[in-house]
Amino acid sequence: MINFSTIKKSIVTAVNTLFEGDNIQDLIVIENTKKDFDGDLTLVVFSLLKLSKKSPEKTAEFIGDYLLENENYFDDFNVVKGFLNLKIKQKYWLTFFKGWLQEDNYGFVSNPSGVLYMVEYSSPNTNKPLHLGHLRNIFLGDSVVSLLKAAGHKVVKTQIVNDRGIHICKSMVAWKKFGNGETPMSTNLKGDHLVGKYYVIFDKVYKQEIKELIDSGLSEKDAKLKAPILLEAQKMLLLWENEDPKVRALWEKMNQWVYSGFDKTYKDLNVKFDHLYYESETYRLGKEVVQQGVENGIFYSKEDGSIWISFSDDSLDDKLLVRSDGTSVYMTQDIGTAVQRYNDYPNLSGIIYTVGNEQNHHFKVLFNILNKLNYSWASNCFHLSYGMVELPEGKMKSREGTVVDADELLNSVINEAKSLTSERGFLEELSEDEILDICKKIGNSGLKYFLLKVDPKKKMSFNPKETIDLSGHTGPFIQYTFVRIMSLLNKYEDLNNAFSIENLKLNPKELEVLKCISNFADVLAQSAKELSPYLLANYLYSLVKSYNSFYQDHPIITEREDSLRNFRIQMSKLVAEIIEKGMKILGIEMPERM
RNA sequence: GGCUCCGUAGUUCAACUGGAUAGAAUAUCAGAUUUCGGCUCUGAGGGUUGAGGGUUCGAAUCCUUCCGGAGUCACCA
Repeated sequence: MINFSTIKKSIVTAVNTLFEGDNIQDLIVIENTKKDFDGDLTLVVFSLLKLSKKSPEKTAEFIGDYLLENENYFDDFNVVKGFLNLKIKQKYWLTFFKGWLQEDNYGFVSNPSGVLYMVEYSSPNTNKPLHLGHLRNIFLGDSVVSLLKAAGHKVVKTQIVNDRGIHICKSMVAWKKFGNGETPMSTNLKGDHLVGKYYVIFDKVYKQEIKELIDSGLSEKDAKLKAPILLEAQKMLLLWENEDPKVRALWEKMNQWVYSGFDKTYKDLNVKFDHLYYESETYRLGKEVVQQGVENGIFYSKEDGSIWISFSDDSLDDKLLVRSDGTSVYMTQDIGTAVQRYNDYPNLSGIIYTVGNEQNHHFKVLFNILNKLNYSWASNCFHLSYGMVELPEGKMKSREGTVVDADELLNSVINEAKSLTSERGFLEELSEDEILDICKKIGNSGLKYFLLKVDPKKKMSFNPKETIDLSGHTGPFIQYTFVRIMSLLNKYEDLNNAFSIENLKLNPKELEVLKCISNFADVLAQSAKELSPYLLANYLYSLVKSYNSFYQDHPIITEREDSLRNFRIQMSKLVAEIIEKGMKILGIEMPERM
């Protein structure tokens, strides 16, 4: 079957025939022609000048003439500076199009790759509710999973529940001291929010105590170490690791509150995990591995009993692995978790850690340690690092109350969707539940698309005073186009009637849509390869734009000429299909109406 | 202070990884479509890509020096 790569190959062959030299194919750059120029494919000839020994223009014309004469694919070409713009015959565009229609799942990899990945994401601390930053993480991780699946891989979705550590003890201490037995039931608060409240209270008291100690003559540094409430939290952590029954009972109770709170949010976001790991269960394995490492001389211990690793050969500082009181740190449990994962899934081709870029250093050290421990899989661990979401005044800080709460934000976009849909009035005869369901899809889409359209590596900013846009370059805009196409197709019965390749005369806008469609498979593959959903998100928007532009100018089901109408209907159908499947990868569902 | 990353229309983001005249959205202004769903479409204005220097056919992208910002360097997670 003829497709793009056939055509690209023909160009490569031509260049190879025309010039002599080694590795000519490495010099060949073929791109999609930019919109402002006439053509479909562009060959950049600058790199070939040394071989052709001619000016850029002459080289381009030389190749163009040859292609026109010897290959059947091209109508015409033009040369601008060193760019050879080739125009593919319309007949071939239609041939491609027929090919796409025949594929079951155009753009997706149908043969399983046999590769299994684990993707870790979300992984919040269990001492406070989720905020906007977590949402970026969750959406990113979730869509990366779908992208990998679309590329034919298998994936285990996981999160590590950070359910132990000093931060949990802080909420516990504060609740014990000031909580008066409050529960989510008694306060009518979501569990994660209730626990978060006590985390904030802890911090307030802690700061107050520091202030008092400083006033009584202590240095700031000492005051921070000796504040009574902090000592209490530290004592509680020790009790916890020694499995003190009372502390464990309280810990389990409060964790349960948080989990049920998280569950509700996850449900609203339509996020599920295949396998959960709890730090409270993996930190022991971490300690064992570290002990083993000491015996094997990979780590060393100090006189006070603490255990360290030294990176004298690298530029990294020595890193603590177990505290002098025997309790484990973040790194210990991460080592244990990684080992546990490969015990559970020996065939993993890699673990992808979706964690913010503030932890770049942590993961560099972690992977380095795993490497030193001689795990063969250490080099397959990958930190999918993403930038922070910043507010106009800077970073979000949960202790200072400048966070954008996930639940609140989700609610506000859904409300925004409600007011939009009621203005429009297309949903009037639906029940309230149905309307709510649609508004959830729209609101979700606004929020998810907003966070996913940005390159994850970069930090992004969000102004809480402005609501999230639902028109323009947004998820709902894409949904709207989909809904409109569906409404159109529902009015027409024969969706699969034939059209003739020979007699059709495509207009520029139709051609533009076809070109856009042709890129889908490449974009999907690249998004998966680079773990970058934003490429797909931006692509879908450009597809929708070119389709809308076509839609504005040309009738579809009211077109009189049969062949043309059938073509347009099937093109619309394929566009809708790509939108739906593409958005699904981003975790965004299409409403039937809106 | 050391190391890492970032700086693009007023604002939020792109730019096919070194390619053509740096593009979208938003906001503002001007228009189109009385008919398949007006959340659509077409235009206008808006830029010394933080600044300077270098590399080359060609730089937002690579190198270098400044300026500005963020992160990290914890017996926090």
